[in-house]
Amino acid sequence: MTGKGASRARRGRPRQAEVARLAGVSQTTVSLVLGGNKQGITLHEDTRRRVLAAARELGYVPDPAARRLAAARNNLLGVFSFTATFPTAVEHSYYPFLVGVEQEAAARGYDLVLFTGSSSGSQAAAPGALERVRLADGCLFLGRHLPADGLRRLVEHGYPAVHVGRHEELAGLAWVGVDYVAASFEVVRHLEGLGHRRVVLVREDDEAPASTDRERGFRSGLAGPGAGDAVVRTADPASDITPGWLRARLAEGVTAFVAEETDTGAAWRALLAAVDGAGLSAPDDLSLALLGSPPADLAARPEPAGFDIPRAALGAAAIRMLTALLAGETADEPLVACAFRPGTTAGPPPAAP
Amino acid sequence: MTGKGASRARRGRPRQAEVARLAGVSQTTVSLVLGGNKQGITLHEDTRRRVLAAARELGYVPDPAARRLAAARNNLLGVFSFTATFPTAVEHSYYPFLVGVEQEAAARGYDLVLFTGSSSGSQAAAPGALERVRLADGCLFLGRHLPADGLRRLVEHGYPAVHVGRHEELAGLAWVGVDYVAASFEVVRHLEGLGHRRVVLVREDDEAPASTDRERGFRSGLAGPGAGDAVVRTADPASDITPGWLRARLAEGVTAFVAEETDTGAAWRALLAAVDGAGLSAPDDLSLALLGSPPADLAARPEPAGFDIPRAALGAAAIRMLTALLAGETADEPLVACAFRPGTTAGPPPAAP
DNA sequence: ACCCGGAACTAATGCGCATTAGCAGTGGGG
DNA sequence: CCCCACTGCTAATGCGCATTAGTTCCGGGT
Repeated sequence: MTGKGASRARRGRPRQAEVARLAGVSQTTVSLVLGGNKQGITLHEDTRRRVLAAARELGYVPDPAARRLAAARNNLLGVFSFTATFPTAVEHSYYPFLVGVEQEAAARGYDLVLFTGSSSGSQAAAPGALERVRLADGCLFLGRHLPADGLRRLVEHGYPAVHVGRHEELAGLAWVGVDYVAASFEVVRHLEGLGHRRVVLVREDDEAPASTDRERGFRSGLAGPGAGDAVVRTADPASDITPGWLRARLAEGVTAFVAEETDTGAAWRALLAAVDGAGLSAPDDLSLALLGSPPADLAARPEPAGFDIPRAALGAAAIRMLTALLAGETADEPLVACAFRPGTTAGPPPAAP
Repeated sequence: MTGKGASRARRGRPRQAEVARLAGVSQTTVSLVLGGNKQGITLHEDTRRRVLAAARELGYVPDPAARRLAAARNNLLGVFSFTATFPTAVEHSYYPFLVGVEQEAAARGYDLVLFTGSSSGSQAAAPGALERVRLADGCLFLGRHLPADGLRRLVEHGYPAVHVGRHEELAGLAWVGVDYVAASFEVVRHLEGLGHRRVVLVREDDEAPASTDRERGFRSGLAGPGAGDAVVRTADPASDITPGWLRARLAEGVTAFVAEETDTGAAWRALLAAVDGAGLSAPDDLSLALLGSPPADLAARPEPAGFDIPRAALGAAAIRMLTALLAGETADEPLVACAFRPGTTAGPPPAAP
């Protein structure tokens, strides 16, 4: 039974047939005119105008479902998140991304569908929840832990999908990502350019591509030896990165410390605390860098050397990639570059005692 | 011409007809079984099982477009903004709202369409840009300066629309809003409870309902006389609200100052500056309150007495209102209440000299 | 006078599904 | 022995649109 609300909503929603009646033509003609007449059928200019006028007068808007069913497209791009679409915890990083998505989509004449997919816990695992995205012409997928099966099915069926974040496991899934490798490389090079010869990276214990990419860039930026123990991986930075630990590294000749950025910023936080606790300060006693942007609550602290993630650009790139897929074009460059940030926490190493 | 993507997407996807063939039944039966058979047609249990098995074997998933076409609704709610959908300037106030919208929509089984309507300048004024919202079953409208004509048309056609923000001009347009009147009333009462007898409101020169409502609440909260000049309206708080002005008020016996919250926070900013400039401090020399939340960059300052706008709750209320309209129910309460915030800027008035 | 070709449309069809009307079979009551 | 109610299913239809295969009208050529 059709819901009462639905029928209300539909009443007054004009169809092509009504436009046709008002314009004194057939539904076919209306479809032709409004659809751009790609089949090149000759239509009188007056007719065209009459149809257009009638459509405007009635406020006609095509039904996306019908359009889709008739095997066309509906100018809708989807955004599907495997966490809440609007996560509350990472608002500061998520919002700019959406800004980029919206602007690029608008510029290309697409509207956005936000699939409230997995936000409501219970429905999350519902098989077929993913399939709803087919309403849109193509879809962006966000989140680290994607249901591989569902996504694979979509991709295999040729559905245009773009994952936000590097993703090589699922062959055929297009993705866009941040070039953490190059950005991290650049930070290390900057430090070495300042004269640092031994640099340590503190990273959390996470296998996300965003983490491993940073480490890769870090390592490839290291010139000298000692790269073997240049990376410290810890599940609990707060208790592992202590003033004592810091002093020991300094004693070994390490002069610069680099922290990975994560949602929590734990590594950076621990590093700052250790420096404070040891009674030292950057950039005089040692240099610090952050592979990303500092958490919002640390905005008052001195600006860390490092790089900024161009989140809006990432969103725009994702949309560009998706529309390229839709157009059947070959894919763009999937990586967006970060902006190097000199900051105030890195300088030349202190003169040897 | 059918897009390549669309046809590719379709190839290989099983339909009900194929499931039916495999199960040895009709398409109707498949639809009945998979659709839950809400019409109560008697079906043999074996048949049901065969259909289910066949569907599983083929990996059948219903086509949402077809489903929605047949059901005459598409489970889509729109969000249309007369500024960019994701404004960059007021992110801190906008994001929480969207969080509420999303959660409530998800809970009710709706997806969201963000109309990139007026964000891309050029398209903004396009007549009929508004009509695109008809794509969704109903729509939220945000922004102060709405194109009344377009909206009226939608409303007259019976299109379910909800404006976010009080809006009485356009009859028939449903709205949800923040109860600034009650919240402001409460703030004034709090101040009077502390002993303040003369209180002044500093507001910007704006006729927005959000402003007039605050003033209304403020005035109705005032107990004593002198309410006539208790409200100062200024187009340029920074130059009107000076230390000198402040001293003059104090000399008149005013002991508490209340600022309206706006996007810029100019009134509050000016008030703080005047207090500083006069070498005074709250709550010792005078009491301050803010009818809203402080701007983000003033987060480090002492927490103002006042109230917090429950933005997420507002978003949720908007969706509830909209779904109520869709269901043909009578409208909910349109006002959401604010949370009183004692803050640290208000205390008893100083003892008379 | 007749045919032909282009201009300007329209009728008919199908997309995949939900829904409604209806049809065969079966057993029981009158 | 006929009618009826009931069980268990299917044919037919329509949602709103895009597309394909026509159809009608008209002026020129021969």
